[in-house]
Amino acid sequence: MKRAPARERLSRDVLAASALALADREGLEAVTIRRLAQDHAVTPMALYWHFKDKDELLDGIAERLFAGVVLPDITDRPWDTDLHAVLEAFLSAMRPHPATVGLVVTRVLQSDAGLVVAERVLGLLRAAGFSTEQTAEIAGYLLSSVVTLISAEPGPEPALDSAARDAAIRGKKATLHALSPERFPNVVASADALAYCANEDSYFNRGVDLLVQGVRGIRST
Amino acid sequence: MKRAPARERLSRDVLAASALALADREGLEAVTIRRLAQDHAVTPMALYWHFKDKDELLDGIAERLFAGVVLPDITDRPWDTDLHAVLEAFLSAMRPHPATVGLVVTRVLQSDAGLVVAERVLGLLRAAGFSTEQTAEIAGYLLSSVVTLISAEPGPEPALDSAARDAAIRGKKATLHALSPERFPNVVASADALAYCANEDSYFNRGVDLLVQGVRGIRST
DNA sequence: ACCTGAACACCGTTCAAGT
DNA sequence: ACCTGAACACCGTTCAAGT
Repeated sequence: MKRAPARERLSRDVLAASALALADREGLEAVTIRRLAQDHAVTPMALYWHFKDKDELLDGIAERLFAGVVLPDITDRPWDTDLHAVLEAFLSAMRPHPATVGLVVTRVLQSDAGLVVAERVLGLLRAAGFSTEQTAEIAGYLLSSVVTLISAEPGPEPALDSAARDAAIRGKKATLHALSPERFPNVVASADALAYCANEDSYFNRGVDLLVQGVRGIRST
Repeated sequence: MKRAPARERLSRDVLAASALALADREGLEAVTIRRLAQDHAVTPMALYWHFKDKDELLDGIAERLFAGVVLPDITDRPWDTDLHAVLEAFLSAMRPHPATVGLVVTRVLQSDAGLVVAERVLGLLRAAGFSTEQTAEIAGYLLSSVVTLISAEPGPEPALDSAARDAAIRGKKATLHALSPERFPNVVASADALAYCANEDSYFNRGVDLLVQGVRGIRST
């Protein structure tokens, strides 16, 4: 239960940063106006000077997530290679923050750093030949899907100590294996992989691949 | 503010159903133990007889969503045609309930109806030649992505009266058009489509297509 | 088996006031 | 400009008790 230095000067940035750190440690439910105030040895109402309401605090967290994206350079390779690289860059920035990743979906176009990412994806899709409408729909969907990749990863959510995690995984496996093999043969066959993702990197690679290949696929339709 | 008949007999099913209806009308934040109790003219604590805690109530909502999926018959057409049909069926069941759709992602394997859907998707992927591990990862991801398609649809969330919706859309468009065309040329070019989805059906079709094509793509890698 | 009453430990937020 | 104090209207949940 490490807390921020007792009397660091407050500001949007400092507060958003420590809110993000708190979410990473204890989950998004732990991020509370009152808790955050307490961690900074200040009254809850003090935060309302820096944020209009809690939603603005969450905006601040999302902004930091977007700011963590380091976009790869644009190359002269085919558009889908570049698209893959951008999505991977986005994924890498989000992966360390599974608890808060859901915040970004609705906020891409509301933060400057988010707009930069969106602009890049839109540009690549335009280069691939999609219309402005298609481009808009696909770009938003791609970014959201990368987020989904993270939040849908099999296995219990982090922010648990590893002992509790292991127990949860074993329980999950047991439940799935106990299902009727007549009704759910494939669930039973895939039980272990459904309960826990053994190789995260290959899971994420496959996911990004699926998306990029999907875009290629609908382009030639 | 229509409420359930004053003294219908309480039960898990009745409560979950009216919780879902409430969420559809006023959003998931409106679904509260106390509010639900009030709508049924009963004490909040009465609900704890039927549900261990609020999470179980949400499980009940998710269960109803899965139960609404009408799976298409298995055909002798190629696996990807069938996969497309299953995803569409899933999508159709979820679309009427955008506010609650986020509940299903973590609950597919916890409800009987959810398992039936998962089993079907797993089966089709196995038929396509994927390993049990790949099948597990992809199946979960596909279902989550369909959910994402709904929650990432451009435009303000429903549960607003149409006047407020229109105003929100106009505001969004204005903000995007006001951006620097040097920094964000493609965002500005796609502004209208980013603010509002003009054709929902084609948006959803393209999304499901992208996923199925994506699966085809990574199969031949 | 099914529901109530009272209480507890939390939330976000407003408003007036202090320095 | 930045923060406090007191108060309000909410939450989920426990526990003992009623029928």
